[in-house]
Amino acid sequence: MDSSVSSQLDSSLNDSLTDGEENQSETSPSPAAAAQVHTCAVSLAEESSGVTVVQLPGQTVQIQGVIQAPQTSVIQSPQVQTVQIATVAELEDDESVTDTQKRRELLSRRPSYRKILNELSSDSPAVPKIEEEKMEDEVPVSNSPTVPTSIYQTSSGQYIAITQGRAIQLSSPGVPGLQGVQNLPVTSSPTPQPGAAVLQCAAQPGDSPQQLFIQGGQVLIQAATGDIPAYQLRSPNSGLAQSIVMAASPGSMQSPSSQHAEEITRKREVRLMKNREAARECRRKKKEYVKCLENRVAVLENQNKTLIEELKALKDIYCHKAE
DNA sequence: CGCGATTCTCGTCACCGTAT
DNA sequence: ATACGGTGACGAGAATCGCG
Repeated sequence: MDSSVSSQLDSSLNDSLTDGEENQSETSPSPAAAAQVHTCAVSLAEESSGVTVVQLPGQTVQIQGVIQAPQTSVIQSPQVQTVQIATVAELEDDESVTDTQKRRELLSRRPSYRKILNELSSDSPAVPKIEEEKMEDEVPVSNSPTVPTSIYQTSSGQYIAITQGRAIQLSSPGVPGLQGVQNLPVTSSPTPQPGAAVLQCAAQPGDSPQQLFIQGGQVLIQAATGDIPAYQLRSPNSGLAQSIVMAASPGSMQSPSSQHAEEITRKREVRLMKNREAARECRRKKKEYVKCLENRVAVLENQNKTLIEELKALKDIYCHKAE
């Protein structure tokens, strides 16, 4: 299914619904689509952005054009009129899109999950908003922004980024729980906390090593003397120092060309690291979004059921009166 | 238990929209 | 114009499932 099909369904839907008194619209539902009997006052309008506004009694539902597979639900009042409503549903496994290019074009036009969800939530307070960059599991760092200024790599593949705010970011690609970068708070405590690691560094040769304590961290980075700042990683438990790999270091004494190459490499590493994080975050939001959609489906199905029952009761009353 | 199929997860790339 | 973030697509590897 692609957008053309779904928009076609949408427009036929609009026709059938805005015509109001008209009888059945003949949009043929896909065989797989489950027909749902549904009777209620519904009005639909498709906005230019692909947002379909569904007016339910006492509720307005905005359905954004996500990956849409037209799942027709038939509003059907036996003997009176048959109206078909195409509702949207997430396109799942049965998607038969072979033209990836088309799909890509379609998908790339979608706004972000956060946007979609927030739009939804503005309509119905039941839908939780995706919070703006507020990671509850993230340890608060200092007030200053955490723009990485130096990135170092350990022999085990772990990345350490020391940011301008003197926060330390640990990126451990293989750790599932921490999922990559950890932001470690840097305290000014003169004594290390039990289990805390110590970061020592000498920004300039000859400087006395700076000690930074990392709460809950597992590393000790210690500056060495000499022109090139050297760092050691130590686990507080084992006390074993990992070998040192300097992916890039401030003030290294290399030729300009190799410096440039290193700069490029460093930039690439930073970009990849950020992108990795972004992908992680994106997936998290996507999951949240899908969960919300599923909740909405449940709610709407419930509503549907209630309305059907209500209609049935009203019909009964009407029939009795007519007799 | 072994093996193939399916699903899940993650990293990377490419692209787009937005901010500066 | 450029940098940057968000996100879909894609591929690889891990995990899980189902079957003989």
